[in-house]
Amino acid sequence: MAGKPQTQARKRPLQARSRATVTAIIEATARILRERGYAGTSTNRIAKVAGVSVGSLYQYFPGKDALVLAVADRHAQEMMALLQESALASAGRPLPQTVRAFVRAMVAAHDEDGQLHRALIAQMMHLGIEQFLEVQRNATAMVRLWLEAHADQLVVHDRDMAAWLLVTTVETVIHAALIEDPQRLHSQAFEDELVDMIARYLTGADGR
Amino acid sequence: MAGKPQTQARKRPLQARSRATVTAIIEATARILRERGYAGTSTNRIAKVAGVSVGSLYQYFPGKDALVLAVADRHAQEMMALLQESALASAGRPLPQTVRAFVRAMVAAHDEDGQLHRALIAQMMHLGIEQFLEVQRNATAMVRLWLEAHADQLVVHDRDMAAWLLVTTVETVIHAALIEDPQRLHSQAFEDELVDMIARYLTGADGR
DNA sequence: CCCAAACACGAGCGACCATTCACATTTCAG
DNA sequence: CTGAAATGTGAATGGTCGCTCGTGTTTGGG
Repeated sequence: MAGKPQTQARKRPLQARSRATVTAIIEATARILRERGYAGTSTNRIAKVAGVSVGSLYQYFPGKDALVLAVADRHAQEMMALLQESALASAGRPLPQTVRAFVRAMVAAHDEDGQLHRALIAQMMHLGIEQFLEVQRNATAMVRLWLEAHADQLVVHDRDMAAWLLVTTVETVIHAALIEDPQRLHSQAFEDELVDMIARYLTGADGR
Repeated sequence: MAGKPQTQARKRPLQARSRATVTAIIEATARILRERGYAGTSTNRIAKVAGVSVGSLYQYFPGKDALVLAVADRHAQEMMALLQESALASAGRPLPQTVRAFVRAMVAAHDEDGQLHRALIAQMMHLGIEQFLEVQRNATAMVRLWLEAHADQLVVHDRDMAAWLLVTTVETVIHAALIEDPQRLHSQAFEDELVDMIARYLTGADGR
């Protein structure tokens, strides 16, 4: 009987001092997650790296998982901001350019803090890191709307499935590249072939 | 300084009795991996489930990671067998049918023991489960050859990248579906859209 | 039948981990 | 200035884990 992990916040930092403590703890967690992965992350180590006592940690977080969640939350928000910014920038542009911009934005969003992202997605399978699924759901909804708006230029049959497939494909292919060989992310061939695949899927024509 | 985990075999089972012990241990490991994931898998628990003492376990395996590797090995071989069988079956068939057969074979290979596969891919990020990368490399090589052979019907620019992209896309999209909602794997729309995406990417034309 | 090798056993050791709690220090409203 | 609330401390507790080793049991060739 595995008890569900505690992930709800415990006490809120009120004074400036404690707010600094909390951010130090979250930053230390992110750093250890990057460097050692989830398994190598322990509350004692977090406290030590943050320059804080374990007791202080437990004042504000009910456990290890809550910390990972907090880090995931921050990271997910940063990613969403990047993606939305890019979406606005390419609004109204011709279709092939939009596809390319989308691919680039996704790559950039993952490249920003690839090490951390890698540690978090590995954990997403165990804890259900809801934040990431939400980023994905938001992205899918945006793509879904965009597909609707450009329906006249498109040849897809099932737009709901297509939106999910597009977002999932780009996301997971980037993950795979990140794990296998991060170098590949910045290869021109990688971007070109991915853009081609999506553009031809959507319109039947090249994306170049 | 994280010491590399021991993964090399320790002693070989010579008599029938010990061979039975070893398979019992591997099967117990697979079962616990399915039911509790990597984190919930401990050598003590494996021994208990296998109906064997911890000592016996350590006679044949140098540690937990070696066991996971052994399970991954068996699983990877089963997957490769399924994929190769399907590749032979669809040799010489027209292109759209081959694409569909490929997608179906990948889905089937992952559906065979989805729970176990899920636990293993989650771990692939921490240990570098070489077996899985090898399955993927083999599949990529096969696809690469196939692309070469059908180059006259295809419009891809970079065949190396295309082969990697195809295998990675199908593999990781299936993983995503497996995690988010296993039901989706058997949806007709899922298969159709995935086949369309690949077929149009390769030829510029529908896969139906 | 005999006995050395193969095999199996499981209590126990040391390491680490999450978490608590009794106590010390700092902050700030009144 | 004062004291109650907020914050910080870290030794200590109880648990789990990986793994070893002294010991007992089974096997099979001679």
